[in-house]
Amino acid sequence: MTRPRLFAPYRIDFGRPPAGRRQRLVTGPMAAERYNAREAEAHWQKVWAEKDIFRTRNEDLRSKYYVLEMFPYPSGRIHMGHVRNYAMGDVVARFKRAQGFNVLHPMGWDAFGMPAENAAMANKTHPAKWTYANIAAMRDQLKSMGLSLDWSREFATCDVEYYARQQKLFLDFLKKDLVYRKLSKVNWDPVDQTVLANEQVIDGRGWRSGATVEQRELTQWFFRISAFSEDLLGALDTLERWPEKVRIMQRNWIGRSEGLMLRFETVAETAPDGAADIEVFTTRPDTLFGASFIGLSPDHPLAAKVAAGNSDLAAFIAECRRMGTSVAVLESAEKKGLDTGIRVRHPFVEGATLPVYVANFILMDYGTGAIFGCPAHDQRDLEFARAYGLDVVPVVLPDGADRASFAIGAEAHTGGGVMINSGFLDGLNPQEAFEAAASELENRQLGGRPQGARKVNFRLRDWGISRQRYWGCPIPIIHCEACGVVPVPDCDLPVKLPEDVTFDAPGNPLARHPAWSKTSCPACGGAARRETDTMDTFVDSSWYFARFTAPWADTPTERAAADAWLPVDQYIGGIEHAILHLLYSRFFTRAMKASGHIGIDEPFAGLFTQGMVVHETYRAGDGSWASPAEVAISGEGGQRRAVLKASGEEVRIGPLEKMSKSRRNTVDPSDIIDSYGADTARWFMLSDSPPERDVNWTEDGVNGAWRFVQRLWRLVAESGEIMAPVGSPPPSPGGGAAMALRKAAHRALHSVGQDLERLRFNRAVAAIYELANQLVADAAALRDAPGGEPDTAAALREGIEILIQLMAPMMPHLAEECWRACGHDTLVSQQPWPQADASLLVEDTVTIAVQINGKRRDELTIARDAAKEDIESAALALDNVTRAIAGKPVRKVIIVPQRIVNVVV
RNA sequence: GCGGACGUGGCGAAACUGGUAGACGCAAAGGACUUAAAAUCCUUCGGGGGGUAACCCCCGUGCGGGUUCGACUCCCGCCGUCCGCACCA
Repeated sequence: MTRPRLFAPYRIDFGRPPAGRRQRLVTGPMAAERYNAREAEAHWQKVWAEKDIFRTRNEDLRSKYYVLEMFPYPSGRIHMGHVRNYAMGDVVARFKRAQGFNVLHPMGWDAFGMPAENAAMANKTHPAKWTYANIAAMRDQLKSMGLSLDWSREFATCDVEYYARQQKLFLDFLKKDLVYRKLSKVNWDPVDQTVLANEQVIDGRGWRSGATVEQRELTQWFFRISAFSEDLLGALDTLERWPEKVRIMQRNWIGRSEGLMLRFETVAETAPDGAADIEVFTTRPDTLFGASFIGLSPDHPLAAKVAAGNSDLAAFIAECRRMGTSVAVLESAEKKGLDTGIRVRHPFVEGATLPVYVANFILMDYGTGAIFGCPAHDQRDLEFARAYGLDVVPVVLPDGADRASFAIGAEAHTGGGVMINSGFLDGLNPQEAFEAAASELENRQLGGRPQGARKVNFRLRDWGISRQRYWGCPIPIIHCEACGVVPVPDCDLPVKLPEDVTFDAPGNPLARHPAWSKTSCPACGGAARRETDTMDTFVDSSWYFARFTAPWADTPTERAAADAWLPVDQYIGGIEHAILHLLYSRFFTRAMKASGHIGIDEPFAGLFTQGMVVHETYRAGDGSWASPAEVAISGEGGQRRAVLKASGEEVRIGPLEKMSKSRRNTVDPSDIIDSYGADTARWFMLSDSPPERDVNWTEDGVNGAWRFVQRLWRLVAESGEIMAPVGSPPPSPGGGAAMALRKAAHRALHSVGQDLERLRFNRAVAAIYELANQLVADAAALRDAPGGEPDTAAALREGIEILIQLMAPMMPHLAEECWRACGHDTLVSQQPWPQADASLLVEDTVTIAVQINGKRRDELTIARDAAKEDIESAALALDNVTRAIAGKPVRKVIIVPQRIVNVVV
């Protein structure tokens, strides 16, 4: 196909930016026309697609680089957060490709989940139809961004080909005992009518519906993530290219604590039959002498047993259950309890017994659901003890405190010190006392077993994955009256979702389907029933990164491909997935290794969490929100005002907030790309703000990016006649403008390379601006030079080509257009990254500051390798220096070569 | 409450391991070009003071101390903003 060449530029029709800008550029001798982003972008996207240059081959023998951005949920439209995320990933992909790596950069869809069912209820469209239509729309949008993706590997998690393999993984995990079923109290979302994981309950509300969560007992499927607690925690230290913040969050989430399992013997006549002892978990066995009660969770079996014959206790337990989840209000909830009448013997104090309470602040699913309370050294126990008049005996005397007068007031002492009131532990510090008490209890027998045992406990709980929904991956299990729970045999996979379902009632459409669940037992052949629960959608996203390495395989992974590509070298996404998605993926990697699907330990070697896209908000007098498109901003003298375009009513300009539908402060990426082009949007998303921080979307900012796009194009277009022809060698070392230009280009090359390597896009942007400014000035000077300067003309070509290559990862379409305009018939997307010439990076002379007593007084330009004595004498000879010294004796001169001179007087 | 991050011009930000604070961009002001506007180009742009001028001086990275020849950077103590976790025994 023919393309307009440099001096046969495009006809301009560039809708927005504002109509008045639709003009020919008439300054400058060359009169280049504006860059038409819309046309150029469509053209280059077509060229890339036709030449299929972003397809990745597993057979390629070059070093691999796997860059992945968190795949989107197909809501129907991309948002600015996607633009930022995918722009970053694409820069990395293009940069690494130019560096010679075999880059894997795939895209897919996190396509199961509630919104599709909600849409089905609202619009009577089938979830599959809705989802695939959304995917088609979003795919088009992503393609308009010019991302260098290998679309041949695309899949959606709702594709049968994908979830069939997920079912296989489920069955394999089951064989490895990494999946199990148990009756458990679950968080029930009454609006979505489904079970939620603990992590999906935020402040007592469903993370998606926002409804107040209730407690129910159901038999649920669980992934045994706790089997890897220790490893998931320990391996965090190996993830050096993860943000410290994320590692800390995961560490806290896993919550390892070392302590002691300890059994207290009950006083027989006070305890129900069979309750010979009560086991607690404690991390403070050193404080045992300060124990004044035992606390049981309201859900503790012993509590239930006692409650059977104690209506007060039964009522109290019921009350606790009601409080249970519904209340994040629990924050300030008072400590409450009820004495069961049971008493236990103190293990160390002969004859002493402690009361056993049921208390509302004790969790059943941590430790044993029972504790011993030491009020003096635990704030919760102290509050409880104060409420019920229990003893508060200090057993740790803080350093520096007076033994005689020390007493516990409103605050428990949780720090260190020395043991007191503690029998054989007296005089030890708490660590020593921990050891001594633990050893003692390990050696003591109670009921034929050691009374104590050291135990490491984790906060991390197993991952409940059962969801009572239709639009998810069916759990491949069959329930048989005779044989019980029977896995679907591999050869019967996949268990496909039925298509004929209804959404006109709440609850699970699968469960009420008339025929789907009816089947025969694979073991006995008798009538049986399919599991109607589907998997949590977090399961889908826990292994997609592995599937991309061989999405065509009829097994979950192709082992060789997975091992060759993984781990992902650079994973990029939002901080909101710091715990759930990333922890689940780490679990899946281990489980897939255990079941032979993968050979690695950690899925993501490098993680980057990008900031949000924020925008100011506009609110009218009646409290309604206005969208950026609806308001006009005027800015007289720094006082910005916003009025509604339609009515002229003034609206209040509110603070920056994450773009959201509720505040209506969103900007549609498609609008931006249609009017400014993808390159402008990408460039703006990468400029200014550091990528891990929030970026403020502003009209001015986009306009600035758009102006720069035009400026670059103008530079290239207008330099066509004055720069040296294609293939001209750069001038050999010398002096003058040509060398200065070469140095500037190579310096930029060097620093942009470093910045991209470290994902510091905003710095790379600044360096590119700087080089462009330099080139524009040099091009202008060259144009004015009579007869031209051959060296400068050659240096200009080198500089411009470097500039084009530096911008190519961020503004790929413009870069192609410029590359072509420079006379190349290759694609810049396929050019190797240029090498900076080290000899051009060092200057012969350096300018260093000269300080007197640490205040800068002058600067000194001197040979780079000047001797200290020469620097000193040159510095002391400076006018400003002699004046500032004013005859005072010089006490000391500090010289750091190439950095600074400091004269101390 | 616990844990973490961050406070630099009007704004987004730079500043490599302690070495010229404010690169680069946005906004703003002035000027050139234009019948005019847009676009483009040039200049100024942390605060205060002095000088006809080239320039010079003082203050300045949330606040108060400290270490150092020298601190945005390190240490101690505050204040503020944001984000996690939240009865985990």
